[in-house]
Amino acid sequence: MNKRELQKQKTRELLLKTAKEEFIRNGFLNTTTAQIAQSAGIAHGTLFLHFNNKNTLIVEILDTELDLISASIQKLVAEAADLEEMLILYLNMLQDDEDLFSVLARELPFYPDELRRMILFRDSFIRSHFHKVIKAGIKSGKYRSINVTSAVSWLFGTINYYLSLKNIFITDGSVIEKFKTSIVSTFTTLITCDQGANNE
Amino acid sequence: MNKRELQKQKTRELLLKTAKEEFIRNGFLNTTTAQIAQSAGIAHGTLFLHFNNKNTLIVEILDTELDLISASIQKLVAEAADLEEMLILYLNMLQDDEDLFSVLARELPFYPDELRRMILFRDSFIRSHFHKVIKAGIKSGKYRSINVTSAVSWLFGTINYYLSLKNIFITDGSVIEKFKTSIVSTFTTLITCDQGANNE
Amino acid sequence: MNKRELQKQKTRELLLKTAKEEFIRNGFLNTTTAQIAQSAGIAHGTLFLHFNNKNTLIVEILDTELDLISASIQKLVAEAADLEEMLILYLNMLQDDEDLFSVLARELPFYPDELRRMILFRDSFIRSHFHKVIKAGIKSGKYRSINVTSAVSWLFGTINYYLSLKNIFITDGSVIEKFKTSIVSTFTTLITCDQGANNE
Amino acid sequence: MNKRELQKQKTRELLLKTAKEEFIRNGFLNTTTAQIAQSAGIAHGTLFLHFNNKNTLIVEILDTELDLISASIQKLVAEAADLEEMLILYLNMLQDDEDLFSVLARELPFYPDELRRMILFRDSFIRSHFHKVIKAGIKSGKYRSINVTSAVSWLFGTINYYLSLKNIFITDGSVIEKFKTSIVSTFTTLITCDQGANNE
DNA sequence: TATGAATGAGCATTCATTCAT
DNA sequence: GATGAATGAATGCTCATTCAT
Repeated sequence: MNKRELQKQKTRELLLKTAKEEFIRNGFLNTTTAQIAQSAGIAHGTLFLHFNNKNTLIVEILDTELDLISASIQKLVAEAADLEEMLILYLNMLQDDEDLFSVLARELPFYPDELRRMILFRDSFIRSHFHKVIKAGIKSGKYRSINVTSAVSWLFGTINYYLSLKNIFITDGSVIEKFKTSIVSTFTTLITCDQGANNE
Repeated sequence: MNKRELQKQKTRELLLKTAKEEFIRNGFLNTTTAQIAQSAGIAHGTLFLHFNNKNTLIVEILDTELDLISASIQKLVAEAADLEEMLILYLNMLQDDEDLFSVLARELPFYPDELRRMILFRDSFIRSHFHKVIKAGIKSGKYRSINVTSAVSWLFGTINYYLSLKNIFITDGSVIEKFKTSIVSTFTTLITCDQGANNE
Repeated sequence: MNKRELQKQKTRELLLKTAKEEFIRNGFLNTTTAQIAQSAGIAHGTLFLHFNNKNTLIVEILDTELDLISASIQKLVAEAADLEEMLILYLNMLQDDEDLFSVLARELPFYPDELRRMILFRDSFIRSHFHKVIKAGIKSGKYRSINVTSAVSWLFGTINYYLSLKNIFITDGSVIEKFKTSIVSTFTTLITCDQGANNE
Repeated sequence: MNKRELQKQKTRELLLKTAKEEFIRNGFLNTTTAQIAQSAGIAHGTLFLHFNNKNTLIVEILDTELDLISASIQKLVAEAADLEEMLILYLNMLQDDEDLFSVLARELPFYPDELRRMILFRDSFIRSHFHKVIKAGIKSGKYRSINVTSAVSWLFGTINYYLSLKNIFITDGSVIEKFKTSIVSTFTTLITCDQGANNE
């Protein structure tokens, strides 16, 4: 790679990094190409030299970002002992990058097909782990015999719901923080056998 | 009603019908008032004679739907119908206008603050019906003693989740149709006391 | 005059009265024909039956209004003993109808020629009285020998200035009230011979 | 400055020049941004590349004028020139752009709050120069001990009065020209101690 | 390769006036 | 004579994309 190509590569990476920051702050739909270019300190036109259009940009940015998320999730799955702990760890991870996850939850339906598929694929990975743990719990008599797929959909649907409407539920701070306890306790309550039944 | 009032009523209804079609086709955010007027074959300015602004247009469309749903559910509540019946009715009504509700679920986070508040306010009426019935069921020992607000949030969060990602879950037909049975059975299972516990 | 003509006359007068009220409240430029019609409780279109256009309306309204003002001024002139008292009375009169005079001061340059001439004619009437009194005062050695026309222009220019920028100087209450003392004392000071000179 | 910066500068100046012409011809309120762009032969959107909004356009035009005036007056103040000289200079400069200042005087009460504030803020700089000189003159016994703020308000109120009613006072030529002598002599007379008083 | 000035279609809303009823 | 529904031109501003430098 000669000097010129090297420079081009550098500019490209700068753009990706800056765009990601802006994307997390305001969402991609509400970020203008001019804004990204300015934040990166490069000319507006240069952006279109590296990416054909705004859409291409978002696909490439999130591609990288999603890899990082995948890694976090994998680590989480490896560390967690039981369902409750796993759920707490998962919620903590979401909370750590809540702004990003909130944007994703909100904007997902508007992303280009390819990108949406990628995001949902990552989602399904962590989902499957919850699925496994619950299934095992049912077998061992710890959990009530419910439809596991539905239960998991419920969990993720609800989390997604809170994330996407974050601005409505809170004005400042973290939605996950606010509802974490409620989510965890409600989900475990719903999934766990009644006390009376267990005592016998 | 004389000829003129009739004509006005007709224009108004034509506008509502056309607007709903356009909203379903392109979403509320990507539909322009000029587009609606043109599709309806009336002057652009005339639209604002019938509706103060673009926002009230969608609020009125939604009001019609939600009033119907609310009334039907209220009737069931009065007849002491059970939760399952209510939930099925609600899902059926959502399914009847699934395309519209899907657009709303997707776009809600991007609506102007005031519009979002109005839509959520209307939504909360229906929510309150479910809240009441579950609360009564807990009191009578029929349902497990869970946090009612959380449970309802879960129900609506999940439905919202399916609606907003409709395009991903299915390519053709109705998401509600597809997941209705699962939603109903899971929710009732989760909320109902375990058989073993009751028998003791 | 038959019944129909009577009715027409009545509607016409109602329109004039209502328009005047709206005019005082918001200025004519910021009053819409629809607003006037609604306030009067008649149909929007009816307004154009009585007045060819918005401009005609304002001319006719102010014509009547200005007659009332003229009468007030004439009374004031007859009652006042000396310059200071006359000025105070004049300012009091302005204060009593400050909203109207404020609108006139602001909008005058935008009125149709004919109307502007009428308003300025009334203005010149009260002006001439101040002129006379000052001139007499100079002759009698009470006032400094200044250019009377200029002095009067100064007085009216300043008052006009305060009235037209009323919204800037105060947010609530009366500008005239606020600056009355200052206007009177400054004007009399400026016009009256220095103490030193008099004492000698 | 390279070719591009030169071109940008040229476009900017063309816009300012064109806008000023249009503002003088039709007033600021009745000039549209599209009109200015078309007159200048550039794209409508380009206007907003150079000026954030319509308001800043007039503020910048005015800034150029007022800076010139303020600088000239400041120079006179530094040279210990007297009030009369300053006033004449000021009036001459107003006369040079009388058409623009006339529009401003007339329309000011109808400008949006923020714009009005900005214009008045700039105006107050020039006012403060006069204030200072008069205050100094009073201290040195040259001027009568009057309320300085009121006196300055009087001066500017009167000038504003002539400017805003320019069309009424004259049909052709300059109002300032016509009343300059009168304004200057009256103001100095009013402000200066009586001869008799000083001589004693 | 990089720049950034220029483009121009797009949008919600207002309001004096008209005209069929 | 009165009505009021309908008209449609007009307006400030945004932003992805292009292209001359």
